[in-house]
Amino acid sequence: MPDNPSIHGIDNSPRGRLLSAAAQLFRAKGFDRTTVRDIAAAVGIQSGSIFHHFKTKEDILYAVMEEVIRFNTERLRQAVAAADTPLEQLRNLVRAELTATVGDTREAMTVMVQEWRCLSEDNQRRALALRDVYERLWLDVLGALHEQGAFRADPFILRRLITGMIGWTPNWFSANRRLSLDDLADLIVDRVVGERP
Amino acid sequence: MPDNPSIHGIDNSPRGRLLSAAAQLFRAKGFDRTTVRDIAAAVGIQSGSIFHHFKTKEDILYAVMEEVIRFNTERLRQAVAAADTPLEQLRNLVRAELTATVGDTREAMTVMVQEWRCLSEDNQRRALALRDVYERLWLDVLGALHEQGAFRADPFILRRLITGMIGWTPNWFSANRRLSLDDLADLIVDRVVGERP
DNA sequence: AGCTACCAAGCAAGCGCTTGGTTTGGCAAG
DNA sequence: CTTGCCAAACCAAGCGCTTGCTTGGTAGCT
Repeated sequence: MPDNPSIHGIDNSPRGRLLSAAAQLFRAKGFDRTTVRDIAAAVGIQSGSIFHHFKTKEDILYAVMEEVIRFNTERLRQAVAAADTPLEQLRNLVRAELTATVGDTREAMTVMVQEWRCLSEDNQRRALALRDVYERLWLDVLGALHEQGAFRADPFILRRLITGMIGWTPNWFSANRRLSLDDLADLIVDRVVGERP
Repeated sequence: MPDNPSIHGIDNSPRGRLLSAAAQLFRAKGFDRTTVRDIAAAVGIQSGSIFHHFKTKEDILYAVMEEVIRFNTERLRQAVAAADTPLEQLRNLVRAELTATVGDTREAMTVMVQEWRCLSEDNQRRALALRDVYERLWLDVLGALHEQGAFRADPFILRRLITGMIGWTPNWFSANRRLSLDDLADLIVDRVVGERP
C-alpha cells in the first residue's frame, strides 16, 4: 500500500487518491504507457476495481485535467484580486502559474500540456471551455498593461510567449537551486514589460 | 500508395520515406498510439516489412530524432556563420529555430520534444549528446551578447526561456496569418535584448 | 548467384474492461 | 446492544482484441 504525496487541490477520498496516483504516473510514463494495473497497484487495489470509480481510463485523465484547471483558475483569480496595479497583477499571475507548473500541481499541469491529445474530441472541447476562463484572466491583465503603454506587442502573442516560457520550466527548474521561484517570476515579467534599471 | 510530403533533410529512399511518414504520424497521434501497421500503410507496404529497415519501432523514433537534430544543427551553424555581430547572430538563430519548429521540419521537431521519454535510456543519452552540440551554438552567442552587456540575465536561464517561447509556437503559430515568421523572430529577440525604440 | 525489398501469415504478450460475487462501515428498527 | 440491511468499495478471474515483432518464402535487379 504505497502512499503517494497527494496533489494540491485533490482530496483523499478513494477517487482523489486514484487521481493523484494517476497524475503522477501519467507524468512519469505518459498516459498510453500507464496501464490501469499500474494505477491500481499505486493505490493498492485490483485493476478491475478502478472501474467502480471511473467509467474508462480516459475519464481518469479528464478528471485530472478538470481538477487542476478548476483549482488553478481559482488561484489565478486570487492572484489578480490581491494586487492593485496591472503590473503587480501580472507579477502575481506569473508567480501563480509558476507555482502551478513547478510547484504543488506540477504533475497534473504537465499531464495537461503533454497528454492533451489523448482526450476524445468531446473531452477536449470541454477542457478547452475551462481553459478559456483561465486564459481570460491573463488577457484582461495584459490588455490593461497594453492600454497603459507598458509594452508595444500584441497581448495575445505575448501571452503565448509567456505560456511557452512558463510551460517549459518543469524541464529544467528545480526549487532548491540558486534561482528562486520569485526571481524567475521577475525575470519573466521583465521579458514582458522590459527591465527597470 | 499515399504520398506524404517529405520532411526537409530526409531523402526519399525506402528508409527515408518510412521516416517521413513515421514523423508525421508520431506528431499527429503520438508515438504510442501510432502502430507499425499505421506506418506501413502510410508508405504502402505490409507491417512486417518495416522490420527489414529498422530493428524495432523505437529505432524509427530515434532515427527521426537523430536526423532532425543533425539537420538543424547544421542549419544553426550556417545561421551563426552568416552574421557578423552577436546580435545579428542571435536574430539568425531565432529565425533558424523557428523555421525548424514551425517550418520545414515541424513534425520531426515536435516529435522530438513531445516523445522524448519514449526512447530507451541508452537512446536518450545518445540523443542528448547530439543536442549538446546544438545547444552550445546558442550558448556561445548568448554568452558573447552577455559579455558585451546586451542583457543582464544569466545566459543559461535565458536560453531556457527562449526554448520555451519557440517550442510552444507549433501550438498556435500559423504561417498564413498577419504575423510573419520574421516578425515573430524580432519579437522574441526583443524579449532577450530589450526593445530598441 | 546474391542482394535488397517486400509479402502473407501468425504468435505471444499485454491491454482495457467486464462479470459475479465478497467485504466493510454506518445506521435505524427491535 | 443486537440485528438486519444497504450502498460503497473492492476482489478474482478472465474475455476479446490489439500490439510489436518473427518466420519462411518470393520477385526483381545487377
